Amino acid sequence: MSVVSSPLKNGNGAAMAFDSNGNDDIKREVKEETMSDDDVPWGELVKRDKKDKKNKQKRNYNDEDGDGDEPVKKVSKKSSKLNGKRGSDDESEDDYKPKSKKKTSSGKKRARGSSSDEEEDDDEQMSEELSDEEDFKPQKRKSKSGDKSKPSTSSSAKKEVKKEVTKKKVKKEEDVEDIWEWWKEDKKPDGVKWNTLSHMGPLFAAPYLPLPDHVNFKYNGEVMKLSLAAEEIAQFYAGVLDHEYSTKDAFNTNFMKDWRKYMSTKERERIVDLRKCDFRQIDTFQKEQREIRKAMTKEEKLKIKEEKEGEMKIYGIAVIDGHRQKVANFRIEPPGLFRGRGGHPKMGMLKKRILPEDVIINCGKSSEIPKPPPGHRWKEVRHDNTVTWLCSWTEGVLGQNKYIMLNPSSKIKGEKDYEKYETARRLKKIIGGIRDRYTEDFRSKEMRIRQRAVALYFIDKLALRAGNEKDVDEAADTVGCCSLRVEHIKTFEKAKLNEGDKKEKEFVVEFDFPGKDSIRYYNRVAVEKRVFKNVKLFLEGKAPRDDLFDRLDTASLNEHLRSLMPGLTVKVFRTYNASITLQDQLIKLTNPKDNVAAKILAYNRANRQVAILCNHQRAVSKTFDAAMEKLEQKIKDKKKEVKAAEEALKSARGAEKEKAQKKYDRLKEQLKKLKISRTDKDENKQVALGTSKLNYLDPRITIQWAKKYDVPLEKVFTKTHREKFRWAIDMVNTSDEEYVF
DNA sequence: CACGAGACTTAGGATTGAGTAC
DNA sequence: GTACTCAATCCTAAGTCTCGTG
Repeated sequence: MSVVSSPLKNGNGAAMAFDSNGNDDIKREVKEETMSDDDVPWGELVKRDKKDKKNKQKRNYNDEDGDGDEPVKKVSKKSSKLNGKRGSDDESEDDYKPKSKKKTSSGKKRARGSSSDEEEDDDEQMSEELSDEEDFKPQKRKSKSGDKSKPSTSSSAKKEVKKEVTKKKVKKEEDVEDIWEWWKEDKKPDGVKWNTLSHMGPLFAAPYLPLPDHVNFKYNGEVMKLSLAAEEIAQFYAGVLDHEYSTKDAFNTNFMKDWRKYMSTKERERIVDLRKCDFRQIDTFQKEQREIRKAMTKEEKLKIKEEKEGEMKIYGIAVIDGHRQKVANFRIEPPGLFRGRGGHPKMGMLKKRILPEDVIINCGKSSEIPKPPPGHRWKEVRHDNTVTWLCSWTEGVLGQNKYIMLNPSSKIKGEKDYEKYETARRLKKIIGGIRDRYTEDFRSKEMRIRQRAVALYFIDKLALRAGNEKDVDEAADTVGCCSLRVEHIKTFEKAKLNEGDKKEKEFVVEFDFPGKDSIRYYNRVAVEKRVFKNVKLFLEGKAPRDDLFDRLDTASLNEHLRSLMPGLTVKVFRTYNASITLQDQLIKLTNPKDNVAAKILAYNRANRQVAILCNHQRAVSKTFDAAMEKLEQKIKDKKKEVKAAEEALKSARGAEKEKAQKKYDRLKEQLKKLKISRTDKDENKQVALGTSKLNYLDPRITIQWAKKYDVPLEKVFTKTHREKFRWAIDMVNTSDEEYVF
């Protein structure tokens, strides 16, 4: 864990002394060149003025408003009767022509201390925990506070047995998180995230291991021994040689610029052209190392595994309010090259090694402060119980904060997750009203309200993300709903939604934009006439790079939503629509008479609908075609078998006949299954089911489904899922009622 | 009251490792 | 046993949304 020897100090080490001297030429190059793949239409990096987002065009909509498909003044009557909620309808009369956005920002009241008052409970708990903390280390608080009225639903059965037998056995359990059935407890008042917190701090990246002497870097064909700092960074680049990154100008330019900062003066003089750098020996060496690792004996592998477990025991657990909880990312991110996605302007920049001096520790006031590695100290130690993180540092490339937080199985995450789904369920209750409302608002005389309504329609119907503004130099050009631009939208009075469609639909809007992670969102949808007219109106007279919703941003949209329901934000719609889709599809697709395999298929189908809705994509795997080929072959073979069986059946007589029939049916069934799995595989080619399962689908729907149809939960939930959703498993399984989202 | 910092959730790709085929 | 394959897990980037502040 010692970090001392790292050449990549980010502090004031000598290596740092050189800054960006003389690299201006390089910088300029980046700007001028198009640095991303040309095959991606939106990949072009036309520099946009950072500001142009902020002052959205203030246009005068006097004229435009008139040409909606009906006079707008009529609308005003309607809108005012709509409901009282929406503040001053009258004053907005003259609002007709949009003025610069006026925001009623002050949604300030915050839900802060508004809620419960379960203090006594917490107090009690706290005092208990305080004592816990003195020695943080192993101790048997296992069944603390007698909160287990029933045997825990622990994952390991052996555990339960042991528990009864003897307390000594607890030893084994000390390394693991304990089962905290927080959902049976009262909630803490808002704002306070914990009362006591202790942990062992982060685990730092292994120190740099220099290359052996026979592995050489070459410049311009000649061997060149690099300084330690330069060598380490050279290794990072060697690691990316097989990757597409190494072909991108932005990556290479950024890399070169940063690398040169860490070179010795001599190196910097000499190494000026990346194309003359030869990392191949390093690359080979790294690959060899990987092979060696793979080829290790069982014993060696076991040893490594045990070492890892050892680290996990120390750094992987935090004690929070007296409960042992898993930590998520206790390993500090090792140094490397920044792998920004899409056309990220900073890709290839150096991510420096993080030292204890960069790290802020957050822990309980009375808990033992984790020890920094010898010879080091923390940047800061604080005791902030309004946040959930244990450690934080500032990442160097984008200057953002990074955190070490608890595992999703922890109370602190689980409770939040539970709340998320409860909020989505509250939305379910009022979604009808909200839809009525935004449908009315399509006719509002106020441009910003119309835009808001149409945006909300898209968000609701298509599960789009909110689309916050982004800083052009700090991130790839991607958009969400509110930041859609004219160039991302096409309208068709009539069009086919898909290539193969027979019929054309009316009022089709086509979306084609890079979303989160630069994943393409492409979709054609038939929309309501009034939406269509509005979209055309919003597009009118604008340049391709202008905002579609020039009177709208996420803040005002969320503010509006909050007025409709506490806790309602844009992303709740995604959660709601994902979960309700799963529930509906499961009802539609599950056949109780099916066997387990078929039910699982139905589940995956339902899951897939959600993934498609949310546009969760994955890259087609390299082996996909080969795997498909194999499957096709299998199908062919099976078809032959079926045919043979069919022949046999024809010629069979008497008892033989029955047998032949059976065989034929069986083969036929197998063929059907193979075909299904082919369809399944094909449909899943580019669809990622995992993201929705982990983040959007109320786990109780799945658990209820498994319970109802006798599907073992582990067929649809991995161990990680079951840990994360322990609350949901318990809730559904201990209830007599069927869970309905 | 806009704006940036901060905190937390969501995301796809890379890596690992368990299961299966050979 | 070894090789291969794919699902599970790890990693960390990239979103969302809130809050404090000048």
